[in-house]
Amino acid sequence: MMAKTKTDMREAVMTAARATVQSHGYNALSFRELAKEVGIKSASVHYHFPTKGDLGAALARRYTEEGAAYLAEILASSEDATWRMDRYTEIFRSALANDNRMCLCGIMSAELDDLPTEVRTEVDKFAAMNVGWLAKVLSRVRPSASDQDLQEHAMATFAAIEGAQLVARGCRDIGIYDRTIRAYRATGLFP
Amino acid sequence: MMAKTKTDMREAVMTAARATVQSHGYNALSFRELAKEVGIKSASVHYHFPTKGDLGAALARRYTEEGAAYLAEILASSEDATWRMDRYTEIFRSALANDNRMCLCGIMSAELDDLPTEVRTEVDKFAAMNVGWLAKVLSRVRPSASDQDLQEHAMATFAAIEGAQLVARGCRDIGIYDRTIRAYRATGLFP
DNA sequence: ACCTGAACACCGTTCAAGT
DNA sequence: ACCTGAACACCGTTCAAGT
Repeated sequence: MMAKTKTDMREAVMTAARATVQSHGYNALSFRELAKEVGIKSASVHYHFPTKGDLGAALARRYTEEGAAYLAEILASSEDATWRMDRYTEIFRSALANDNRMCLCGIMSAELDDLPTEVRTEVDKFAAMNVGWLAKVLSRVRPSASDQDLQEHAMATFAAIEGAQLVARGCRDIGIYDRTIRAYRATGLFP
Repeated sequence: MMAKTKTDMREAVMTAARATVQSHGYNALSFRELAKEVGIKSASVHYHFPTKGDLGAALARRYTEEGAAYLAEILASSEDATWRMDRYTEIFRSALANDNRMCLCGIMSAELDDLPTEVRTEVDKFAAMNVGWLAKVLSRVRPSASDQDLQEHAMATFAAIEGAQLVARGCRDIGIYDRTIRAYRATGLFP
């Protein structure tokens, strides 16, 4: 039997689309441009993703899935909270290092009012997934804290890191991200 | 002599455009839509603002000017750092309270790669203006800190607050903003 | 000085038609 | 099952023309 050499167009479209969104946002996604990149016509892209909202939601869903898998690995690798937070902040750093890109869901949050509801739902799930993970990490450091307090602290940590990425990106200066994360830690916002 | 009753179209366009950007971002700005709102044709909008970049830059420039004026008032009104930070965080809160809007320059940062250079320049100036102000406020609380440290601390504070706004907006829940700001203060990130 | 209509190359989406 | 061309109503921009 032959190996499956045939390019999976659906996958090719998603890969190209994800890069565009992380660099330019959801609004900048163009079916015609995408079609050109993968070598089909724009009407054919609609065969795989009936609307732009379907494509956006699929992107966000996969982004959350992949993120959750990686975060689970981090949890399994070490119990040290500082090490875990090092890995976590590195994720957002590497997006900036990679051509000044942003967290897919962070950039989509900014475009919120333009997003179809399917996409919004997935963006919400990404934030919830991250906050849940952070609360787990923080609970090791603050074993006596209430669930409510941990949730708030985790939300604040997530927001602070997203903000550091947003501002550093705006200034096109990854050093700003590094210094901001250091300042967060110096004040004790997270381990 | 008659009062100047004639509507200043340039001003009308800017007012409508600013509301659109804070709600939907720079990409969502449409000259045709804007023209409809103020009662002229889209070609006439181009008379006042030759390109969309000119309009975006004019919006950001004025936003920074108005912000700087308000922040100067806060500085003049009281020397209390906590009171000053209360007023500062309130600014970002009121954007959310006003129809889930965002900081004009925060939302533009997310769209950075789509922005013409004139607009980017103005977005940078807004961030620098805010960080400068915050450094001044923080210097009262940390009189022995170096300029370098104050600048980093101010940048971290700015990024954290922008992030709180971004995430709360993404979740369409102003309570998240309030709780996040409270958590920042609980850890001592700012007064 | 300010506004307009018409044209240009773009966009997402639909649909009947091809293989 | 997957792709296409043609059409639709949108977009920013340009420009010659009006007052």
